[in-house]
Amino acid sequence: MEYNFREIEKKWQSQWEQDHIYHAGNKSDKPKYYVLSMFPYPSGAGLHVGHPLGYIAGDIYARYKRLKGYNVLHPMGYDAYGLPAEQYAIQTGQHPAVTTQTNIKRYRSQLDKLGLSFDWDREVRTCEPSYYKWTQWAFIQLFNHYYCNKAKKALPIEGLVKEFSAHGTENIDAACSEPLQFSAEEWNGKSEKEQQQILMNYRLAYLSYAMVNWCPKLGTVLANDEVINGVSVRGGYPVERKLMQQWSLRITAYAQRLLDGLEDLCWSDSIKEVQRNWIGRSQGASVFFPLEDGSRSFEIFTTRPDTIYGVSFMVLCPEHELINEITTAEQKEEVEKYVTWAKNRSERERQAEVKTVSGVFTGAYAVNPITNTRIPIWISDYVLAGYGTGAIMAVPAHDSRDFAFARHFNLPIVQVVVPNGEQPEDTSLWTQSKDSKEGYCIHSDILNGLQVKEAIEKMLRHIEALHVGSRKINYRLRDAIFSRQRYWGEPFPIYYKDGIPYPVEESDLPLLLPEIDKYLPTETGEPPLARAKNWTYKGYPLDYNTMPGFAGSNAYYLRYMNPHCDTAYIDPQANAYWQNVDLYIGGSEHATGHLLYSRMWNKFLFDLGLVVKDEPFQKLVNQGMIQGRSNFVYRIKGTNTFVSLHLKQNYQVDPIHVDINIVDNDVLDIDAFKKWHPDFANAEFILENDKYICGYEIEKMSKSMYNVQNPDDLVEKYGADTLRMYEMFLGPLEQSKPWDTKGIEGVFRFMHKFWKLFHNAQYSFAVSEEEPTSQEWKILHKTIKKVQEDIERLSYNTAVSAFMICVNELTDIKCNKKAVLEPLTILMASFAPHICEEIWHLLGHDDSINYAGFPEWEEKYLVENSFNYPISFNGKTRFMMELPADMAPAEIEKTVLASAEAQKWTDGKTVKKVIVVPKKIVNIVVV
RNA sequence: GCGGGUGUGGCGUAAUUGGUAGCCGCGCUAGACUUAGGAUCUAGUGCCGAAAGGCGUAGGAGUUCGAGUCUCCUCACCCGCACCA
Repeated sequence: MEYNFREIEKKWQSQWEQDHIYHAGNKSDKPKYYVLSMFPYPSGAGLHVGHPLGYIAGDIYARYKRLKGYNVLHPMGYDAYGLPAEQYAIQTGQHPAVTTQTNIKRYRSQLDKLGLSFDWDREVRTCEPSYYKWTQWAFIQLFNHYYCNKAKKALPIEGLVKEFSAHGTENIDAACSEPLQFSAEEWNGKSEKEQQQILMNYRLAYLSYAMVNWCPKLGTVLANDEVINGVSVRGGYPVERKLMQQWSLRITAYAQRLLDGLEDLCWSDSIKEVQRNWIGRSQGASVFFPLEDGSRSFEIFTTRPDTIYGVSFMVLCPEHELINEITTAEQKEEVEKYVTWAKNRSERERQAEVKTVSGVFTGAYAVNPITNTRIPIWISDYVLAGYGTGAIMAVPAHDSRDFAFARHFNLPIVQVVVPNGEQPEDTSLWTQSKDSKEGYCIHSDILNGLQVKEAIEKMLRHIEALHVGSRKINYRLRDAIFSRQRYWGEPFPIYYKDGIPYPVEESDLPLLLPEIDKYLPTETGEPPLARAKNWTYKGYPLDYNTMPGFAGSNAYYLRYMNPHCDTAYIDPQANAYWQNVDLYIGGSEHATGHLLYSRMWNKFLFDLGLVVKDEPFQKLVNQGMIQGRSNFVYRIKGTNTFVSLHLKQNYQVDPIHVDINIVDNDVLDIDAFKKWHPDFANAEFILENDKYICGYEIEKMSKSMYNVQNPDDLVEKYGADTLRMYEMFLGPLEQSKPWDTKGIEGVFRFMHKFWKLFHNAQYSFAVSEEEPTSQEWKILHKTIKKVQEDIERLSYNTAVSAFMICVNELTDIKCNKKAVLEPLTILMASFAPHICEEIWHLLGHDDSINYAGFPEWEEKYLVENSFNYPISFNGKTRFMMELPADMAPAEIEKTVLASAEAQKWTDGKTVKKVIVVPKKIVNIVVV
C-alpha cells in the first residue's frame, strides 16, 4: 500500500481517543514527568500555524518521556475568560459563554488533527464554576493573609490582629501599603470599621485608592504589564491615570523571593533578565531632609549617598503630600497652576515629552542633614510618584535629568566626583552631566579623596550614625491591580457591610457569575455586574468588579493535577506526586505578566503549605513567534493590469496583498486569482518567463494581510506527521521565523522514503529478519544517540535532520531489516506518531507504540578500541585518540593509520589526510 | 540612555562546543524514465578561476599550532525596560 496518511491518521486518532491512551494516573511506580504547554485563549480566529509550534514541541517531549518509561502528565485546557468574547458580546448581544463554547469546539477539533497526546480527561476551563470556585477560594486566602518580613512568608491575618491587641505595631515587620505605628491601647480603642481599614493596609489582596491605568475606551482599569507606551496592549487605546478604589495583589511583598527564586530555575537568561528588570531592585539609602523651619522632615531615596555634598536642590513629584503644607504664599498660585497642569496630562503626553524640562519653585527650603546647608525645594514631573518616596535630592553635576533642570532654572551645579586621572572642572562650561560611577570625591568633606565605592559605604555608616536615614532597598515592581470593570471574569467573593468588605463563606463558593441584560457599564458608570438582579449576599451588596485575565491562569497547572477534586483546591497526594511543572513551553510575551503572577501565587500557596514546591515551572522554553510571509501583486496605476515582480520598475504600480493560498513558490495561480475577487475577473497580466512572480514581505500573521496559514489545510494536504516534522525542522524552537511552506515538500518526500523502507517495489509490506551488518548497526545506533541527545536539549531541527540522514543512508544500501527498522520506528514515534503506530502494527505488534520501550544506543557500534566516535556526521569522520605526549608527529600519523586500517572503520574507503596536532587530537578525513 | 541577544551560500539552517566551515532541506543546473509533468530517480551546486589555485562565517585587531566558536573595538539588525533617583 502507498503511504495513505489521511486514512492512517484518522484511524489512529480515533483509536487513541477511544482507548484513553494518554491518560496518566496520579499513582504509578514510574517516575513522573510534567510537560505543560501554555493553554490558549480560544479566540474566534482559530489556530494558525504559529500556535502548534509550542504544542508540537511539548508533545514530542511528552511522547519521548513516555517511551523512556515515565508517567507523563501532559494536559491541555482553555484560558476562557477574556476581553474579546466580551467585546463581541457588547456588539452582538451574544452571551460570552456561548461564543467561548463555540471557539473551544473549533480549537479542540484543530488540536485533535495534529495528533497531540493530551490527557483530555484533565481538561480545565477557567470560566467553569467548578474551576473558578477555587480561583475565588484562593483570593479569599490572599485576603485573609499578610506577609511577615521576619518569617519571610505569608501568615494568617488573625495572628496580626492578636499581636495588635497585645503589643500594637511594636514587634511587627510586615509588608504594607503605608507604615503605621500605634499601641495596643490605641488598637483596642478603635471601632470595627477603623480596625478593618488598618488591616487592609496589610492584606495580600487589598482594597485601596490608587492611581490606576484607566482605559476609557475599554471602560476598565489595566495592570502595568497590560499597558505599553501609554496605550492598552489589547486594542491600543489611550490609557489615563486615575485615582480609583481597586483591589490589588501585594506582589511587592514577594519581590525579593521572586528575585532569589530565579537563580535555580532553568530559564533562558533573557527572560530571567526581563523579570529582574521588572522587579528592579536597587540598593541605596533613605535619607530624611528636615524642613528649614524644623516642623517636620521628608524622606528621599538615593542609590548614591556619596554625592550628598553635591545636592543643590530637592524635587518633589506633583502628587507629593507635602506640597500644600510647605508652599509659600507668594508661590502658591504658580504651584497650583503647575500641579493642575501636570495632573491633567495623559500618560502618553508625559512620556512623549520626556526631554522638555518643566517645574516650579515651592518657596520652601530644606536642610541638608549632612552639610546643614539650605536647599530650595522644587516640584517637577520628572520625579515619579510611583517610585521611591516621590521625592529626590538633586545632584545636577552627576545626573542628566537634574543637570537639565538646574540649567533650565539656573541652579548651582557642584562637581563632587572626578574620574580617576582627571582634574576637577568648571561646571559652568559643561553641556551635560558627568558620569560618576567611578572616580574620587571632592568638595565632600569627610569623603574627600575616597573612591566612589568606599565613599558610598562610609556615607551609609555616617547617615546611620547621625540617625538621619538608613540603608534601603527599593523595588520598581508595583502591586498588581486586580479588579476589572468587566463582565466576563470571576466575580469577587466579597460583600460589603457598612462599607467594609467581607469574604463570602467558603462553603458558599463558587459565587456564580450572574446573568445580566446588557454587557455594558450602567448609566451611573458602575461596572456591568451592577446590572445583575439580586446581586447580594446575606442581604448585603456584592462587589461589582471581576478579576483580571491572569487570575484564572495563575494556578491552572496545579488544577491539572486534580481537576475534578471539588473538596480542595489542591489535593495533597496529587501534589506530592506531580510536584511542579518540569518543562513549560510558551511564548515570551508572558514574561512580566503570567510568569510573574504565577510564581507569586505559587509562593503564597507554598507558604500556606498547600504545595510542595516553591517555584511552579522548573524549566521554561519560549518558542519563537511565527511571522507571516505576505505575497504581493503589482497593479499598474489606474488600470486592471498586473505586472510581474521583476518588471514592475518600468511602471507606476500599487502593491496589493494577495492570498498566499493561491500563490505557490511566489508564482501566482492566475485562474485562481481571477476567481478570488470580482474586481480581478478581467485582469490582464504582464508575465516574465510565462509566469507571474509575486513579491513578498515578512509581516505579522493576520487576516487582513491574507497571509494566515491555517494548519488544517496543511494537514489535509500533507498530513499531521509531515506538518509536525516540518514545523520542527524549520529552525531552532526558540527562534522567531517567518512561515514558509516551501520546504514542506522535502519533509513530505522524507515521509514517503521512510514508508518505502518497509515496502517493496510493489508497495507490499516487506521487512527482512536478517541480522544487520555492522554498518547497518552503526547507522541505527548513531541515529539513536544523536536523536536522543537532540530531544533532551530540545534541538528538534537537528533531530529531524538526523532522521533524514538515517533514512537516506538506509535507502542507499537498501536495508529493509526489521532489527534496524523497528527501533528506528520507535525512535521516530515522538515526531510522527501516526505513521509509526501504523508501521508498528504492520510489524506485528498489538499494543500501541506509545508505550514500547525507547531503543537504547549501543556504544560498541560507535566506539572501537581507543577511538571514541569513528562515525561520521556532516560528511566527516573525526575523533580523538589518546597518544603519548612526546610522540613525534610522523610517528602519530603512522600509528593512527595503522590503527584505522586494523579497525576497518573506514568501511573500505581510503584515508585521505591525517591532521595531527598537539594535545592528543587527531582528525582524519576519509574519501 | 540602560540591559539582553543575533550576524555563516540565492533561502531556512548545521558544525563533535577550540579541530577540513557549509551537514540536512528548499531553490537552482544537467541528465534518466516518461505522451506529459509542478511525479520519481541520478549527478552537480559557497565565491572567483578554463585549470592549477586563491578567497571565504558583518568589518577590524588579538590569544592559539589551529578561531564561525574565546577576548577587545566598530557597524547592522532584533527584543525588553525606560525621567526608576
